[in-house]
Amino acid sequence: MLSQSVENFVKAVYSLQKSDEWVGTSRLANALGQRPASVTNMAQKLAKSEDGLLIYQAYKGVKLTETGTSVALEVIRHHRLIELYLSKQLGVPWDKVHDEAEKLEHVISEDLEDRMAAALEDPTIDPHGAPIPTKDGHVAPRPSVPLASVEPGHVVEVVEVNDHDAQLLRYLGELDLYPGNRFSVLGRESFGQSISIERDGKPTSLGEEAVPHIFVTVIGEIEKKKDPE
Amino acid sequence: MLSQSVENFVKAVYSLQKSDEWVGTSRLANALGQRPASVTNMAQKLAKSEDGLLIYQAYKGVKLTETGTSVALEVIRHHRLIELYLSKQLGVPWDKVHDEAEKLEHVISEDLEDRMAAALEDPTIDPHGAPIPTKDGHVAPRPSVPLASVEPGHVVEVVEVNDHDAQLLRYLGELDLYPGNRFSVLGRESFGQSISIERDGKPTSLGEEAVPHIFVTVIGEIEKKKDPE
DNA sequence: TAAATTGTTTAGCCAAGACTAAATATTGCA
DNA sequence: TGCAATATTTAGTCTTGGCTAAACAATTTA
Repeated sequence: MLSQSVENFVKAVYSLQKSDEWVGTSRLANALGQRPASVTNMAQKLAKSEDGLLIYQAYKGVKLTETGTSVALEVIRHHRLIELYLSKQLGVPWDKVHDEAEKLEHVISEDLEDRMAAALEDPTIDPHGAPIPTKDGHVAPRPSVPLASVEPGHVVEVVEVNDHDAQLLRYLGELDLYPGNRFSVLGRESFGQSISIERDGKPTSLGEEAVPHIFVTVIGEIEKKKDPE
Repeated sequence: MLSQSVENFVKAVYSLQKSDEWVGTSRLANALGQRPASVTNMAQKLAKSEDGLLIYQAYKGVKLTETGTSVALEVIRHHRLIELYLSKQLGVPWDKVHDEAEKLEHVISEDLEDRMAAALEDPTIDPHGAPIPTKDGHVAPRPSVPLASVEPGHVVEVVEVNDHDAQLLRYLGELDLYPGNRFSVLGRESFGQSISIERDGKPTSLGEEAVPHIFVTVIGEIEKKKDPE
C-alpha cells in the first residue's frame, strides 16, 4: 500500500511532467509545499525502492515510469471523480471540492470509486473541466488554448479552469464562467494581463489574477447583432 | 488538528468505557490492534497534552474528559453517517461499509458531514442498528438485550449487531437478520452458545460465533398459528 | 573564462507513532 | 500473608517524512 505522501509525490510529478522532460526538485518542492531537500530525499527513496515508480538523476530531477504514471492517473481519477461526485450528488460548491477531494482521494476503495462512477454514469470531465482518466489510464485530450492568447473580437467557450485557488473559483463563479459557458473577448487592458469580456450581455473586466488560469476554445468571431448604429 | 491515531484512540476508549470506569491498557491495546506499551505511551502523551482529551493514572488506565467524549462522539457520528450513506446512496453491502468508514471518518469536513446527513434526512441509526450521535453529542439510547439472554419461546426483533466482523455480517445477511427484522427463539443447542431460531418460516441453527454479537428486544411469546395438531 | 548566483544535495535533527525486552507493580491464590 | 502469575510501565529502537544549514554542482554573466 502506497502512503499518502508517496501518492501526492507521484501525482505532483505527473502534473508537472509535460512531455517527457525531467522534473526538477525545486518545481516539485513548490508544487508540494515542501523544501527541495525533502523532495530530494523522497525522490531518492522512491527511485531505490522496488516499486519502480520513478527514476531519479542527481541535479536533473525525476521522471515517472509506466508504473508511476498509472499510479498517478489512478490518484487523479479518484480526485476528479470525487470532485464531481461531491458537486453533483451533494451540492458542494465548486470552490470547495478540491480541498475535500485532496483528502478523500487517498482513502476510497476501488469498489467505492466504481460505485461513484456508476452513480455519475461514467463521467469524463470534472467540475473544473479537467478530464477524468479512465480506469485503464487513458486521458481524453481536450483541445484548448490559454485565454491570454486569444485575440480580441472572438467568442470563446470555457474548457477548463485551474482548481487550486478557491478564491479564484468563487470569482469565476460570480461571473458565471463555468466550463461549457461562452463569452466574448473584447480587448486587453492597457496594463497587465487583464482582459475585458462580455458574458450574457454584461461587460466586465477580468482580473489579471484570473486570466492565466482559464483555458478556452475559440468558437468564432463576435457578431454585432442589434444596435446597428 | 487531531491525528487519525488520536481520533482512533479516543474512539476506542469511548467504546470500551461503559459506565465511568477506568479503561485499562490491555483492553485498549486489544481493541486497537496494538501492544500495551504503545497504548501507555499514547495515553501519557494525551494526558499531558493541552487538548485535555483524557486523564491517565498509572496502572489504572484512562478515562475520557468531557472534551474527549465529544471528540469521540464526533468521530463516531462521522463513522455511522458514512456507513449509512454508503449503504443507502451507493449500495455498498453492509459487510463492507465498516472498513470503508474507518478510513473516511477521519477526512471528511463538517460541511460534508452536514450534507450527507441532509441527504439521508437526519438519520438516527446506522446499517448495523447502532445509534448515530447528534451533532451536539447526544446518543439516543436503544433498549436491547443480548440474544444469549433470551429464553426460548420468544419472538424477538434485531436491534443491533456488531459491525466489526465482515464474515459475521455476511452470515447474518444470508439469514436476513437485519436490524428491524424479527425471528423466533426456539431453543438452545446442547453444547456451546448456539441457538435454534425460526425466521420467515425457515428454522435454522444460529452459530455460536454469531450469538454474542446480536442484540434484540423481546416482542412477545411464540404463537402457534397453524399446524394445530 | 572565471566569478557570482542559483539550484541541488548531503548531513544531521526532530516528531509521531509504532515496536521489543526488561523492569516493576498489582492481583489472585495457596 | 507471601509468592506466583499477570498486567503495566520504562527504556531504548525503528521507520516515515518532514525540516535546516552547510557543502557542492551547474548556470549565468561580467
